[in-house]
Amino acid sequence: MATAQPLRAPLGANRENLRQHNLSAVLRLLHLSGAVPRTHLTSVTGLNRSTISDLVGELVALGLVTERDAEVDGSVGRPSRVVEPTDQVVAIAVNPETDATTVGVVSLDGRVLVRRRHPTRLRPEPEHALRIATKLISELRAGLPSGTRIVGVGVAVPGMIRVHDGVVRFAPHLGWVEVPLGTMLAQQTGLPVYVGNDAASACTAEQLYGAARGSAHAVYLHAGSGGIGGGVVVDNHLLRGASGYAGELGHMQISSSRATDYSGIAGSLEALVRRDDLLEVFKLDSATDEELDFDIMHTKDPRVLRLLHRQTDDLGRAVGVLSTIFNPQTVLLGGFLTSLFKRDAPRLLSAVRASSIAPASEGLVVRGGELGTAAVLIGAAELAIAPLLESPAGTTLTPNRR
Amino acid sequence: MATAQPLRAPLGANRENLRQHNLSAVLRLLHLSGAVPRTHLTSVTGLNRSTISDLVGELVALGLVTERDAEVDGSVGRPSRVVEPTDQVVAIAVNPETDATTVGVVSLDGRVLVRRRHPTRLRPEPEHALRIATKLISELRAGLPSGTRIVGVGVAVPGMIRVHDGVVRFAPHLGWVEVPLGTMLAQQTGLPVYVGNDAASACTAEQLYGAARGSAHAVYLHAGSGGIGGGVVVDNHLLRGASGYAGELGHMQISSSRATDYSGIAGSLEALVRRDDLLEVFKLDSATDEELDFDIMHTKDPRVLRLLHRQTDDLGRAVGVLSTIFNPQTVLLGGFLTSLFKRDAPRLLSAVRASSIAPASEGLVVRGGELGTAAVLIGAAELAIAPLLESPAGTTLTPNRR
DNA sequence: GCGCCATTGTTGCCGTACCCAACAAATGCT
DNA sequence: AGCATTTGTTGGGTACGGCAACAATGGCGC
Repeated sequence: MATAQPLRAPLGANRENLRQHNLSAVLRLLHLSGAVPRTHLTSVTGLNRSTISDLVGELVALGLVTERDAEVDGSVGRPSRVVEPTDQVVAIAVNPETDATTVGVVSLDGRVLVRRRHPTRLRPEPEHALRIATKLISELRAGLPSGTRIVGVGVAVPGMIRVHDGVVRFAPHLGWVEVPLGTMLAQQTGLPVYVGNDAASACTAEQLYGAARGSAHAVYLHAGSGGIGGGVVVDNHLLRGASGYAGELGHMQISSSRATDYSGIAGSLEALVRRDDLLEVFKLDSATDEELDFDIMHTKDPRVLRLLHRQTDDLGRAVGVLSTIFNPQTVLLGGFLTSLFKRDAPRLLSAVRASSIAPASEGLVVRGGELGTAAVLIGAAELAIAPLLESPAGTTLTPNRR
Repeated sequence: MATAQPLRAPLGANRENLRQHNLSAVLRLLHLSGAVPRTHLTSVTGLNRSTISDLVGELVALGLVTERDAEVDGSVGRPSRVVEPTDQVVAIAVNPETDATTVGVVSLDGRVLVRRRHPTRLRPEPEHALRIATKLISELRAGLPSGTRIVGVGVAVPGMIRVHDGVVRFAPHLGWVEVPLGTMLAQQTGLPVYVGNDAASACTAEQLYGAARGSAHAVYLHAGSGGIGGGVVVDNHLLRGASGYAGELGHMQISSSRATDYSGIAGSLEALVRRDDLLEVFKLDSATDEELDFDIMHTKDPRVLRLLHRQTDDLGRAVGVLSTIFNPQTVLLGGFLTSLFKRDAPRLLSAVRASSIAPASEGLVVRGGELGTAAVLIGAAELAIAPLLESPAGTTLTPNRR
């Protein structure tokens, strides 16, 4: 387990902090934008050409980025060299779910390089999921090019995570309680492990690379087989709260209904907008999101339509309340929530307006996610990449044993 | 009106930024703690003695702080000189309400030095409130010691404010719609004016100096004659949202009730937990919070108790939902909400638990505010002080004309 | 292909903001 | 009074970003 972070960051800044800040700013830009000409770095950072040269030089020396000549683009003047994060440094992402555990290798600029998915029986025990993850990780590590270094492992879990020590406090759909997943996986792999919530991770990914890119304030709702998860970005930072449990939007109570969710909360979003209810009216045992989407978009059964209407209204209420609370630029919907939105956007939006103060929803954009299932992996990797971005020169990377 | 802020802050930092950051860090500490020995500044900032000496010297030269010898305290060694913000630099706070307009002078360390309250007929027109504010401001300015300089005017309004230009979009209880209050008051006073929400301002004040001091994550709910306002602090920063309308917690929908608030939202906290309903069962036309508190604490009328129970339950629902969303350390209650809490804390807390996920509420502290009516003024002043804290050397202060 | 223009990268020097160490100053304690 | 302890001050050192001159690289007109 890696926890890092000093007890109390000193408020003052010295030259070292300055350097670190600038290294961090450059690496962050590359993290976000991938390959970028040096000129772009100078204009965005506001730093001098010579300073950028020096900073990039240091990042190259650290083995974090590479430089190459730009393709000919027809512009006048000496072409600016292109800087990009190297694929020699990667993060490993893990995502245990009710029906499968997935492991991926993610590059510094947020591309999923490899992915392996291992289906399981429903609700795997923690030890089972851990074995699968460990096995997949070592298989993937064996396949990495030589010289690759690993920043760490990010784990995205559908549950409530105490972030500072990586303990899964409660993952209702997996049936996990107080599982010290971070420590366990760190022991198995010998890598630093960071654990976070799955929807919050996906939210981060969509805000960095996906449909909420550029929105400093965004709200994310995702409905999967395990219920509804959420994430919030405030001022470009993921909302964590005092202990890391913030953003559990599926469990927000929005009505006086008696129906309860897996956490025992009545009238919550997750209790009202249920995938299983849809499967039932469609008389399906299980379905992929694509199959469910097709059925939702094409059904004319009045009984189904009534359910869709109610779910759309309830979803709209939640989005409205969240708009009143957060005044976001963008609300992203994932999983079958996207289908509800596509099926009857006007209905959803009018429910949003009825449940929110007008100014907060007037500029609001509601849309579906873009990254699909990659979002969770990218966001999980982000957990492990974040410390490196914070302190590019002060982070030790683990050389990959083959 | 003062808007300032560059279009896009450059990501890089140079020596100037470094100096500014450190000046800012020192001034912020004094802002928060008032008089403080230099030693404390060195230990908290982590900067060198000589650097602190230099920084304090610059702040003294800027006329923002003063130094004096410490009182004898019996400790060994050379006594450290005490640094404190000067009362020669102040902010003016304005708070228009339905029944009065209040103006105050607030010091850099958050003390209300003078306060004047002018009662009005209900729902004053914007022009009326503006005239009162202008008059009170010039009276207070005439009473300031010579040499005093003013950072600006902060206005806390019970309504939705577009922060970047100080327009009151909608203040339901005042009946104001699209009032460019910032510009108007800036013209009248010749001072930079910053406008914000009243409850958000009070929230800021309580988080800096009051009952939520030290809580990096806090939620604030205040019930006054004008309804229920809210504020949220995330990671020591006030939640503003994309356009500044975030944190309108009174308008969050928490039940399926048909009762609507002044913004037309059904089942919102403000629609359900109404001061007027209490006045009615107590058969009162109006009452101060103190009088109402006495009645709430001592009533045995079963009809009243039923109402109190329902309001307590509804308040608890809201606090529970907010805990699930924000996972705060502290939830503060102001106005008669404090009385509901004091009257039956176990009931409130059990409602909170029923509406929140367990980990998010397990360490939660619910309590009343400490600053009372000063909170709004201190928070309003904070709006005007914030730019100075951000850039102590780069902010121009207005010398007070007498 | 050659000269000119535009733009970027490189290099050496400079200034500044912080650190450091030595010393001076101020207090308590014996 | 002298010592110990702590803090403020001062002069010099250093690292890091800015700057300006120059070199490098490509497009364009002829």
